[in-house]
Amino acid sequence: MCARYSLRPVMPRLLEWFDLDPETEFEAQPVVAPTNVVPVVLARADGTRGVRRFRWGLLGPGESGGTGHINARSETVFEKPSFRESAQRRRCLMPATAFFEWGGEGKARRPYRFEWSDRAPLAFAAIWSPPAAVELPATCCLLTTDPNALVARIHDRMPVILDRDACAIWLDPDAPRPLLEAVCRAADPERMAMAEATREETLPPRGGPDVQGSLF
DNA sequence: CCAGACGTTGTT
DNA sequence: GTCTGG
DNA sequence: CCAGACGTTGTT
DNA sequence: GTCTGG
Repeated sequence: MCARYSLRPVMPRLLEWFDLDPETEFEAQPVVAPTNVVPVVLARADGTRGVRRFRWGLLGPGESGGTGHINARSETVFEKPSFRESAQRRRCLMPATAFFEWGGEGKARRPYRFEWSDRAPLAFAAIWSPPAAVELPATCCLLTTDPNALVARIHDRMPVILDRDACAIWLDPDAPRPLLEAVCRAADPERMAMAEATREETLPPRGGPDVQGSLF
């Protein structure tokens, strides 16, 4: 499970990595928790990409409250009634710079940070759902898969992280389902770094996520 | 995932 | 302990 | 505790 | 992942 990630200021590298217009407005959000509104990347009708702000926590049709689903199993996302329509028609990417998993038991339990060794941006495979009312944000959730050898030291699941080619496939509305399922695999552990994280870097700031966003 | 708040009964 | 919000 | 299902609308 | 039933 992944219930906390980080989106640090790495512009314009991130805009370039995601093939976004250099003028795109994009907020950093060093600590992202469920229910926070986060930037997501999706494909426009003309094939170009844009950024929108969705609430992390997928709500079903008509639902307007609660946490919602923050993760969906990639192995079953095209089958489960709660997810399949979004998986088929509403795929998106959730940009990040790191994600966190907790390991240990009791008092020794602590967060670990995972990121690319070269600090490249992470692209989580994600799906989204339209809002129950026009004034509400759409909601999204990220897909999970079995962990690679590095993450497996800490946890039994990890986010699906896509490389640039896989991102293009994931955002292609016409991509065949077997191909979509094929890109949902664990990232190469040789390219990833794991480090003990501080409690502070996983604590959402008081006052809500809006106060931490820095525009640049 | 963590952090924080928590009900009622009824008084060391 | 359990629930809720972030 | 584990095992199993997982909403609703409405029909490719 | 989460909830419910047994």
